Amino acid sequence: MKASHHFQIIPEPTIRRLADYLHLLLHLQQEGIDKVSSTTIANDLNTDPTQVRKDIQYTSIVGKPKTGFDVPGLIGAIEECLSWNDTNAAFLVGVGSLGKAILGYEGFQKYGLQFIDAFDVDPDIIGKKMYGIEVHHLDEMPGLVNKLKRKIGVLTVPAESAQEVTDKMVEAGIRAIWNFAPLQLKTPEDVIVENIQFSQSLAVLTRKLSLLEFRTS
Amino acid sequence: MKASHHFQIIPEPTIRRLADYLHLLLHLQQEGIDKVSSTTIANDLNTDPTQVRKDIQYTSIVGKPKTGFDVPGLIGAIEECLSWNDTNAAFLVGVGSLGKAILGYEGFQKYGLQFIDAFDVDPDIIGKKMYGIEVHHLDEMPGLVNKLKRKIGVLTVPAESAQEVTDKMVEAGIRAIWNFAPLQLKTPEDVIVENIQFSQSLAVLTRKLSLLEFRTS
DNA sequence: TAGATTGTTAATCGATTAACAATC
DNA sequence: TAGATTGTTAATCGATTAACAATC
Repeated sequence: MKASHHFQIIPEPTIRRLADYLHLLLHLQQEGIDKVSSTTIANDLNTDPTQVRKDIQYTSIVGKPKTGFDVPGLIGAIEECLSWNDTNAAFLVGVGSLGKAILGYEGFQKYGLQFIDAFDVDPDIIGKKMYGIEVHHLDEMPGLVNKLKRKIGVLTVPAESAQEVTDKMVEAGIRAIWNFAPLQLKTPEDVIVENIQFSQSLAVLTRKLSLLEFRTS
Repeated sequence: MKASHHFQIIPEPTIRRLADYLHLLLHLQQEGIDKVSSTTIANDLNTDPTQVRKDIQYTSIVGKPKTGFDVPGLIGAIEECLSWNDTNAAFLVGVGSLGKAILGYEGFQKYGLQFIDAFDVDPDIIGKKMYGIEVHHLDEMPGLVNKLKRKIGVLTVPAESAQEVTDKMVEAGIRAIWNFAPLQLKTPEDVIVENIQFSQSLAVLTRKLSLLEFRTS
């Protein structure tokens, strides 16, 4: 298997930072810069050059002393690590305000994510198009999921119906769920779930703010 | 200082999990359950009982062998840890589709977050109300920020203007920024920034999916 | 009492950081 | 060449997990 080195284990913190590096690198590329040092990346992202180099090691890209790393090369390598080089077709379930915001966010195309279909149960929006994506009834999901090569579903339904909808997604053959509902989904082991928990992030913010206010009071 | 024990350092992973525990506990409370064991919590959240107990230690709540922990007591203690017991008044900058989704999400009230004002530069929406919150011109921000006791700003503007708007927020006296724009903001050290990076989360998802597909192919 | 569950210490694990030789 | 930057090993740090006595 030729490409097997792409499938070594990369620590999750590294994966997250690689996504950040990619943002910066795309920005540098736009400005016509094609060499970058670990120090430059570290300064911009408020981290450490050693960590940047360690992270980059996982991409198999090597730099040149005194020169740094090749920007286009690094972009390509990171995109490959994250599987963003190929388009990730996806569908979205739950066309509420958050669902609409996600469908309409052009930024996801940079991450190789492309929405094919959307699903809901509200008769008022079924059959309409949101940002060019047609909204189908949830019941049509099983038939339409098979169109997708890589079966990614984005879940933006209210917490109350999240588990029920998840079960339907799993049954329809979905392999990965990007979950925006504020609860832990129950799924078979071979289905990947990645949560966006706004509350976790807000908790960190408010806790830090209290500590800051305490220290400066 | 009586309350100083509330300001011990709590590891960030613990803070994030406490937010998850709180979700579950509120759910249990709704169902009239008022005692819970670390095992029950761990099972529901797919984690380890020992870790749950360790996390709970930071809240100063003690349990009873054979019985577990008192649900209302634990809820109160976690809310205090996260500073969610008091209302966190906040304002939002950037009333695009994501901004609207956040303003309209009732769930944030459970986290003590309440939006007071919103800001934008689009004349079409300035003066209008979104979910009961009035949208002002960005220039009015400095005067209105002073109304807030704890100065939290939620940033949902496009990446291109994010740094510029951040500078204005800092100048207006904001102490904490919840950043939804996909870049690292530059701020003074005493301003807290917490990022929601959708791309980081998606990176983890697509990477895991590739590994799974590789293993099962 | 017996058994389940807590609280806490010690061991393990993994990620970050420091140090420094190799390289351009 | 001198100096900056990479690549990599070793040390440190902190979080998770295991073990088990104390308690109800």
